[in-house]
Amino acid sequence: MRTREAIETAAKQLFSENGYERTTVRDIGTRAGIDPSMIIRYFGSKEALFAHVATPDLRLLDLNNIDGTAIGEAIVRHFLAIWEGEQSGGGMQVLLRSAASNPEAAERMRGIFATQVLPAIARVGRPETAALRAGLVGSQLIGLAMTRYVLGLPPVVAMPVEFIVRSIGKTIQRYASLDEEM
Amino acid sequence: MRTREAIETAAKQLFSENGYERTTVRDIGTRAGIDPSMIIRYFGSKEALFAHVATPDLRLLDLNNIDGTAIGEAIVRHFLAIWEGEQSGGGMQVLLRSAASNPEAAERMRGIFATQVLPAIARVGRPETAALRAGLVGSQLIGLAMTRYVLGLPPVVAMPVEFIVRSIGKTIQRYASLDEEM
DNA sequence: TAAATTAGTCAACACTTGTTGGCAAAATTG
DNA sequence: CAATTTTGCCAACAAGTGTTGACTAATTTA
Repeated sequence: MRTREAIETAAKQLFSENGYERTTVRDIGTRAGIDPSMIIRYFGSKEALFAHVATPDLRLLDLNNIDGTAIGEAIVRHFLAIWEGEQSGGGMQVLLRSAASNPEAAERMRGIFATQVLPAIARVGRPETAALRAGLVGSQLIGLAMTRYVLGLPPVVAMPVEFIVRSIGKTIQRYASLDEEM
Repeated sequence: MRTREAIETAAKQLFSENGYERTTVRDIGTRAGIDPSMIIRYFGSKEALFAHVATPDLRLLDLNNIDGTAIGEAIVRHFLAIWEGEQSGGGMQVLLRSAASNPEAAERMRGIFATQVLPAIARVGRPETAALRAGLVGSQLIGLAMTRYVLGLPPVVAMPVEFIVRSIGKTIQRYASLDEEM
């Protein structure tokens, strides 16, 4: 039961750093300190291992008791905490790194959006506009993650957390409560 | 001289759809209607072909005569036109699709940001804050491109151009002239 | 302790990858 | 027309891919 976890953490690390295609089963085996064949025996296939490891939980329901007027900064702060937290965002980086060139990862990404982001946004404002507002929120959050954690644009990497919370939080706030200007 | 162009367009298409790693030299050859070996003879290597094809031009200098109070919507409209225009954004999609899992593509992406986005933003506002403001602008624009053209989040794909121009344009406008609230 | 199950390694498989060299056909040049 | 260069295809290469089966060592169970 110790090797199973070793494989999981090695896979998470390598998928996060290099994406699905550039990560080889042999690399994972080497980092986990076991034979590559064990990976297949434990998880069935490389794809199954990826699916098992790329299941992030944004825990947006933690924001249930925040009132609508301060939801913007709260979302951004929460989002940054997840990404900077334990094991590279609990699978978020694994997913985003691969989603651009791996159709299954992209599908999973759309699933995360539909089941985790959209419902959280639907809690505030008019339900009919929830998809649009969630789409805008998603575009800004994914852009933040891409530039800061995946592409590593120098100015975005260098930004202090509190600066991001303020500047981008204001944007999210406006997107989430866009009804007033529609 | 006809095959060279056939290879270029086939490569652009396939790199745009599948990214660098999932696109094979044999696939390109098949779509271009020639033998895979010709690709190496014309461009030297798969990497060199990618580099040759992934050189987008955002043409942000076209926005020189827009005054600072309407730069936000202008940038978004321009950005969308490039992406939706001929051959999938003139290399932008090729680059973004691969940049998440290919280090060289990511480096190229940072180059585009440094040489094309940053100078355009530096034209308005205080020069010392240009990097920060450009970083924010970049995060929103890349997020828009990712969600609409790469990941294909349904609500973002469905948004009419004019809606995007208005809602995201306002954000870009604020980011570009952020000096006033710092 | 004996039997049965689990954990692990090793070598090899079938396949795909980018790339190369040789050779025929076509086009260009003199 | 003859000579030469260009254009193209074919077959094969060396290396790397995910995956499998056989076989040993360790561990758990009875």
